[in-house]
Amino acid sequence: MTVTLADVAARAGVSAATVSRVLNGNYPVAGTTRERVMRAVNDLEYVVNGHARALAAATSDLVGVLVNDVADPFFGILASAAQTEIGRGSEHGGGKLAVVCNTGGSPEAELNYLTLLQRQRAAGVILTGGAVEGTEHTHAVADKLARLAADGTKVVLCGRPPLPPDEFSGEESALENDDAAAVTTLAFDNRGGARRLTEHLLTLGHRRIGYVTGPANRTTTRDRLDGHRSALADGGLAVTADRLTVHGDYSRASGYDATLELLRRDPDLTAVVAANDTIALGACAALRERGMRIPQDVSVAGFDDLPFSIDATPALTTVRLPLHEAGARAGRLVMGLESPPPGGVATVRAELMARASTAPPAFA
Amino acid sequence: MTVTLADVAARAGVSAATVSRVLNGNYPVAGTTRERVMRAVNDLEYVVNGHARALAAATSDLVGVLVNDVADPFFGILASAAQTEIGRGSEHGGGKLAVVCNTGGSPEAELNYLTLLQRQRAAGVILTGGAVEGTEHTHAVADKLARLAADGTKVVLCGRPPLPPDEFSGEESALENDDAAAVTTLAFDNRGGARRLTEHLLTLGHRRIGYVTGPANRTTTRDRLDGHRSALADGGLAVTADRLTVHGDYSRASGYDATLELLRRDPDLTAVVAANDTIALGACAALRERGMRIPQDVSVAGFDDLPFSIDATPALTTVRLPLHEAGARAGRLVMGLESPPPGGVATVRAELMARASTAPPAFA
DNA sequence: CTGTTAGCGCTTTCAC
DNA sequence: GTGAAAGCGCTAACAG
Repeated sequence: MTVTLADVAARAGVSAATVSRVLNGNYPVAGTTRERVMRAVNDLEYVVNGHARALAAATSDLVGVLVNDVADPFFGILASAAQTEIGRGSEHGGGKLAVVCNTGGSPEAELNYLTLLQRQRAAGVILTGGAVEGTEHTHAVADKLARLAADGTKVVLCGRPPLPPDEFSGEESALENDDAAAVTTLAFDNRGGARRLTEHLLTLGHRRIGYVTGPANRTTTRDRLDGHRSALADGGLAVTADRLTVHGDYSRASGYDATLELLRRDPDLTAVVAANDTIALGACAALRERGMRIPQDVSVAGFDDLPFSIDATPALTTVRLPLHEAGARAGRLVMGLESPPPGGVATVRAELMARASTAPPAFA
Repeated sequence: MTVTLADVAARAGVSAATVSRVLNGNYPVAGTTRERVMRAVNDLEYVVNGHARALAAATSDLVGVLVNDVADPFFGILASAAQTEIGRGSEHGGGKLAVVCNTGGSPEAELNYLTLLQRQRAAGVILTGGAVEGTEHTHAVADKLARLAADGTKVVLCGRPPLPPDEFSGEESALENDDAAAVTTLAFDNRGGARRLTEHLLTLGHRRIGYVTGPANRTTTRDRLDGHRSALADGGLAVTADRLTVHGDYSRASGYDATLELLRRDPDLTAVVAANDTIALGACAALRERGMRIPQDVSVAGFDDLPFSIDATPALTTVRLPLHEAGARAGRLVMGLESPPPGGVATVRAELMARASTAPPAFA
C-alpha cells in the first residue's frame, strides 16, 4: 500500500541501510549509488515514516506550544512567532512541527496536553501566558514539566513566572532541583509595566482610578494588580485600590460590565485602567454609551499593546509587550538555537505607550 | 532510562500484551489484573510511546491545520475552533493533537508542511484560507492532497474552493478522481458577500467607489473582486471598476497606502470598499489623516467581521463570515464526527452587516 | 481471560 | 562504501 524503505531499496538495488544513509546524509555514500537511490525515491514518491524513524532513532520532530487560545491575538502573536522559528529550515529537513494546543488557561487541560506531548516524546514544549495558581492540578503541571525536562524535552516558559524551586522537595527530589533549572523562563515584566502605567495616570493628576482585571488566581492578574497597587500606595492612595478593583475574565464583555460596575461604585471616576487591551475596549464602549468622552471625561488605559490598540479612537494608552520578539526567542530557545540566559530566567521589558486615550482629568 | 511497557509488565507480573490491553481498554481483562497493572503504571509513571503505538497500530493522533498566520485573527479563530473539536475527548484518550502550521500563504510552504504531516502519517489535514493560483507549486499541492486522501488521511478545505476535478488527469489518474471526491470542502461565499456589500453602497447612492484588495493570484481576492465587479456592472458602473481597484497584501499598512493612491486617482471618491477588515482599518486611518470624516465624507466597508470591527469608530460595515462555526465544522469533519455534505462541498453563507461606517454620500 | 509470537518501518552497530 | 542483523516499544493475531 504505502511505499516503504524496503521498496526503495529493492528498486535501487541496494540495501535498506544504504537508502537510510542517503536520506539522512550523515554518512559517506558513493555518488552514483546516491543518485540511484534518489531516483528510486522520486519514482516511488517515497516519504519516510516519521513514527518508525522516531522509534528507531529515539528522536521526534514535534514541539508543543501551549496557549490559552490562539484566537486571542496575544497568544496568536506569540504562537506565530514561535512557530516560525520552530519550523525554520523545514525545507531542508531541519525544522520541526509546532503543535499548538489551546488550554483555555486550565491547568487540567495543560496537564492533558503535556501528557499527550510526552507520549509523542516531543522535542520541546513552550508554555505561554500566565499560570493559574492554587488548583489541585497546579503542582501536577510543575511536576510534569520537571519530568519532561528530566527526560530530555526542552521546556520554555514564556510569559509566566519560573517554576517554584522545589516546593515539594521530598522523597525523590534529588533530581527535581536540577530539572527545574533545566527549564528556561522568559518572564514578562507585568509588575513593572503596570506600575509605570498607573504612575503615568497619577502624574497626569488622576486620583480616582478604577481597575478592571481578570481572574484572581492568575499570575498575570496578580502581577499587574501588584504593580498598580504599589503605584497607588506610593501616591498615598492605597485605600481606594480595593474598592475600585473589579475582576472579570479578560474579555471585552467583562470589561464592559466591570466598567459599569465601577461607575456605580464611584460616579466621579476620572480614569479606568484595564489589565489588558481587550478589557479596555469594552471599557471604552461602556463609557461611550454612558455619554462620557475619552479622555476628556474619563481616561482609559490598557495593557499588551495588541495591534488593534493603535486603531481605537482615541488611540489607546497601553503597555507594550514585545510579543513577537518574545515568541521568537522562546522558539529559538526550545530549538536550542539560542543559549539560555544566565540562571535560566530572562525578563522581558514592558514599555509604557502613552497615547491619546489618557489626559489630565477635567478638574485639573 | 525511560519506562517501557515491558517494565510495567514485569512489575505487574503479567505479559506485555496484557498491559497493552488494559491501557487500550478494548479487550476484556480481569478486574484484579487490571488493578495490578494500573498500580504498576502509576508507580512507574509510565506513559506510552506514541511513535511505537502509531507504528504498530498504523494510526496517528496528529491532525494538521494549515493557516496563513495564526497571529491574524481570521486564521486564529478558524484554528482555535477547529482545534477545540480535534482535541475534544483528549481527556479520555479520544482526541487528537492539532498541529497548526503557518504557511504565510505560500504554496511552497504548504507543500513542505504537507510532506511533514505525511511523514507523521497524520490522521487528517485542514487547509484554511484562500489558495494561491498559478504557481509552479500549486498543482503539486493539489496532487499531494490527493495522495494524502488516497492514503487515508482525511482532507478538509476550509475557506478555499474545491480541488479542480482532475486537471492533469493523465497517466495515473484512475484513482485521482475518487481521491478528489474524498476531499471535503467548506467554501466561503466570498463572491456573494462582496456582491451584496457593493450593492448596499450602490443602494445608498454611491457611484464613485474605490476598492482595495490583496494579491491578485489568491482565490479569495479574485472571488471578492468578482462579486464587487458584478454588482458594479449591474449598476452600470463596470468601467470605473478597474481604475478604482488597488491591490495590496491584506495588511493594514497596504490599506493605508492604497487608500491614499485611490484618493489620488479620484479625489471625489465617496466610498472605499476593502477586501478585508484589516485593510479597512488602514483605509480609515488614511482618510482620517486627510481630514475626511467617516461616513459623512467617505463611507468605508470591510469584509470578515473580525472582532475588532465592532469597536472601530464608527463601527465598521462589513460582511460577516461565521469563522468560528466554519472552523468547528472543519474540525468535526476531519475527525469524522460529522458526515460530509452531499457532493463533498458545502458553502458557508456570508452576511452583510450594515453599520455606521457607511451612509449615503454627501451630495445625495 | 492471558501469554506467545510476529511484525510495524526505520536506524545503527558490526562485519565485510 | 555497503550489507546483514538486531532491535526501538508497541499492538495484534493466534493459541491456549
